Amino acid sequence: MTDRSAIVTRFAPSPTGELHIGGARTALFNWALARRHGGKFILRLEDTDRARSSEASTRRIIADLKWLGIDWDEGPDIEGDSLEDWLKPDAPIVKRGDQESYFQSERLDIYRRYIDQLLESGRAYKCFKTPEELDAMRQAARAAGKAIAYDPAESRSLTSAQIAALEAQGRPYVVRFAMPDHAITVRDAVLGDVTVEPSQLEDFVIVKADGFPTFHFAVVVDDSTMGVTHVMRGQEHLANTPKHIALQEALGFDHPVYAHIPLIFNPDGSKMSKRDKAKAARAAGREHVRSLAEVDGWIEDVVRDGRSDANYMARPESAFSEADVRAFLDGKNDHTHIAGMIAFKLGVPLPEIDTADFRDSGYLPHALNNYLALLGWNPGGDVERFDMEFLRQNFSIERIGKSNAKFDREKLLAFNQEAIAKLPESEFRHQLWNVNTWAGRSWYARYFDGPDDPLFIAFARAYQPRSRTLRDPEHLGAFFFKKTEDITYDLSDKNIHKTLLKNDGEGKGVLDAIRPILKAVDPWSGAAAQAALEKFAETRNLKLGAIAQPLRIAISGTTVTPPLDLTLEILGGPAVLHRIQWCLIQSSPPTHSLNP
RNA sequence: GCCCCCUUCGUCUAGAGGCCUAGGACGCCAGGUUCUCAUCCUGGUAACACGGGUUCAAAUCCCGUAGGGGGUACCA
Repeated sequence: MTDRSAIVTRFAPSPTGELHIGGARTALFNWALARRHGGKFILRLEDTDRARSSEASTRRIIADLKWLGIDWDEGPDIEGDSLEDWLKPDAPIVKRGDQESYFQSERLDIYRRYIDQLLESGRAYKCFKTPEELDAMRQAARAAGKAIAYDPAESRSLTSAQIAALEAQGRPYVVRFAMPDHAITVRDAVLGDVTVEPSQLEDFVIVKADGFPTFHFAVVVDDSTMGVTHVMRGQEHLANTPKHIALQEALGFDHPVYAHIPLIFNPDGSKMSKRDKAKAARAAGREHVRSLAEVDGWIEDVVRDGRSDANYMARPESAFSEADVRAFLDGKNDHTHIAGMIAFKLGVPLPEIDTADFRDSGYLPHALNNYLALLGWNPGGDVERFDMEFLRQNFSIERIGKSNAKFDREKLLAFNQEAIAKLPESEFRHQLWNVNTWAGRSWYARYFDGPDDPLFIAFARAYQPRSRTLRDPEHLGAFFFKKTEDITYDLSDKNIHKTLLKNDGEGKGVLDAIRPILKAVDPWSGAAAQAALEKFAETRNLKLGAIAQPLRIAISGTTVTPPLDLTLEILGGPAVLHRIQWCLIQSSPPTHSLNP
């Protein structure tokens, strides 16, 4: 026996793609509400669109939710402890809960029963209109300034004999629900009462010609049969809610509490959509292709890499052809995986839109959840930084806002940086290693023996306080991974020029002077090297900065590195000495002075 | 077109008639600490969309205008 007072919420995505970041927030809110009240949270897959739904998408949605730290009491699930487990293509999808299924495509017999009930009571009827006829009706209605395009009179006046005859002919039909002729009020827990007049209410399709229920019908039946008490969803569903309420009345169902939450947009006000990713990848792709003599070869590469098992983007259902890539570059399709592959090959960042994008970009689930929760909800007071446990204890519908929000990556980045800084050292190290691998950039493995290699420990320690994402160290520390001969010294850079060549090459003089000092450090360690340098500075009556900055430039080619001791530690004595020598050669001043 | 929703610093927001000379966070600017960067600390910048009401008193209530968003599918 279920407790009738307990709150039951659900998250019901369509497995037609990735888990959109907005969907993640909806899931988070529903999860938090259920947890806050000791209720139940259900995951249900709305896969009534047979053409666009896929199992692979289901798997990724499940994995993404689990990665975020969201758990559910009923619905499909994948067992395991890590993202790798959840993303294994052959990991079994298990079912939790008493329902026959939590996939709408497997609940057809349930819908059938209620459809029959509606058909028998006359609250629904078969409609044999062709899509063309309906289009004409819509145009006519618009021309006449009427809100309702569909005139049910003709369909409803069909006799059962006529219907039987049409069915015998094999004429396709849909089932429409007969909307009541009274106004319907949505009692929204966030927006308040919203009343829609009957003149705006149109008979709508509940069974498609392919025999599948529409979203509107399935959602109402499922929410009722699953005992859902609170429906929290995006505001784009508000206008559809009267349909659902009417259906509930006709079926004798209770009405759940509705709470429509504000939408999330890009900073420029546009929708956050996968097209943003396609646009960015296309721009980069076109730019690159322009510089290529042999375009075919490059496209072949993209396709081959896209299929390579070694690549994280490779997914069976995402295989694409060379023609697809060409079409993509021409703007004829927006395939996410082609965008991903192009970006990967070119090393360009794509805007994060889906949950997995944020993961691949090095965001921590904790920071993401925290930021997401603040988009449309806040705990009041000046509290802004909190964890899942806090949400579990404090989330409430009352504090959900009404207005749409713009997604501010700067603020997310700030949250992420704080979260990274607070991570225990070893946790950060392992996450850093993992993300690098997930993102298909396993090149840490080329320089370090593993996440527990002492040099990688030093590397992680160097970058933990200065990483906004787990991907930052790859870029900030790129100089570590270069061959000495690939390091360049840009003397047109004011700082570099000044540090090395000012006062008749003072910086270079320092570099030359510290070579024997560093050479003598044995055994090599960052701390020992720095101590030697400090001692040297003292004898020369110099500040450490006067030595550190030329050295920093010599060993990195840049003016920014982690603290000297860590940098020297990671690089190692031989590389340091080699780079100093290289710098002295490469930074020879021009024959005539730059400063007249 | 029609219907519905929304409107406080650049952004996310606090604010439920006097506590508001409007608070916090991110960003930005300035200063301090520091071997660079980042961190950290200090200070600063910046908003009640507009116009009418109601009231002793309005960011808070009402009406209108403008702007933004959503819906109007055999997609969810």
